[in-house]
Amino acid sequence: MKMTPMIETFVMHFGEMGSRWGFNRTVGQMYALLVITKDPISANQIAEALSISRGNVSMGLKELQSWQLIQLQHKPADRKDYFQTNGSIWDMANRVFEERRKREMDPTLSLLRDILLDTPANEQEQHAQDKLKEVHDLLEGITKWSSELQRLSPEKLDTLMKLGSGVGKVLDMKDKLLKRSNE
Amino acid sequence: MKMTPMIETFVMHFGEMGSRWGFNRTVGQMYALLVITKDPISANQIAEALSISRGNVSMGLKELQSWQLIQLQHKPADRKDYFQTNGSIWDMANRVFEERRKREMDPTLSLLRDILLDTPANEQEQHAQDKLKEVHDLLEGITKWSSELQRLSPEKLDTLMKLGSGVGKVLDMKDKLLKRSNE
DNA sequence: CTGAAGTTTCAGTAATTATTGAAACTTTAG
DNA sequence: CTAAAGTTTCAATAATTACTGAAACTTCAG
Repeated sequence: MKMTPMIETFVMHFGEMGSRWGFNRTVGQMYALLVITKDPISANQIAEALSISRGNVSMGLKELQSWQLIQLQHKPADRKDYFQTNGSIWDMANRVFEERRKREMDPTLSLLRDILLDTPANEQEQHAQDKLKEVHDLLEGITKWSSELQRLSPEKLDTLMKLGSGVGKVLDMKDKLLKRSNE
Repeated sequence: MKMTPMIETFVMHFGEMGSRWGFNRTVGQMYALLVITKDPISANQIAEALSISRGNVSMGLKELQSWQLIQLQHKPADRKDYFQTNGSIWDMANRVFEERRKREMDPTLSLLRDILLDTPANEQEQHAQDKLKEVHDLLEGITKWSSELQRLSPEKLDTLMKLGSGVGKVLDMKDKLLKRSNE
């Protein structure tokens, strides 16, 4: 597994971005390598290509599997494990969004729900609770909406994305349509 | 500035989540404190309430200002700087999305554009480029779409969010409407 | 059943990132 | 203009997070 300069550039960059995307550098590199490699590759090949320790690769693969971003493959007459990316690029994006929502929103949402059950002790706490309610509603809105979006078929999602600012127009049409059907 | 247990719980939690949201612990705590505090407060009050160093507060305030999440206020006959949160909760969410897009997508998008200009040297690189194109298109799609969404008025955004899975239905209606107007 | 090949775990260490606090700088009341 | 009050910077240090590599474990061909 030698990487061409082009591939190396991409893999290294993905590593650097990894931490911003919610996983660490080596996990990012590993995933990038799997994305651009056609055939399934073994943990040893990954370790060799990226010059990282075998143990680290094993940990990283476990994490990528838990995110359901990669899949285990077996070759006939070979008991080694081979890996390849799982699903389309769209699936990948969905998984990443989902996982990040779990880490970044769910814990806060749950804490806010608890706090909002308390009775405010004074004016200061009353004001604080009002603000917290706003934050709560925002997070809940985003959470619900994003899970609705994930439920849409890829085609509809694609339509929606391509619509861009046209979304505004469609919303206007919706109002007209509803009015018409009520008449 | 003493914090009640309720407020402290929230502030500390926001600190812990901070790193997942793109800023560090103390910046998260500071922002949380500013969100739930009604009147503008000074840097010293923040340092005292959170038991963090004055220098750290100064850095954090600078960062929050660069995100446009807080605003400087002056009190008459007082040359101290006071701070308070800037804009609605919605504005806050927009700023955070915007800032994260800059950090998390723009650099990758720009790298991918560059790589895609290269001529693939062999079959392996050809396959890699095909994959990179997919990633590029996805990121570009998300980027464009999210900036379109930000351009929508808060009311329309709200409608869109409340629509939830109804989005699918509206898309169907759109098709019908277009058909009808073509007839 | 044995051992060779492969995989996983984890304690120790390295690398990175956040925080402090003291010194330098800025502002303005008097 | 001076000095007191406030603010900012940044080198040193602490805290956190990632990575290595050796040892323990697992699997299966022969």
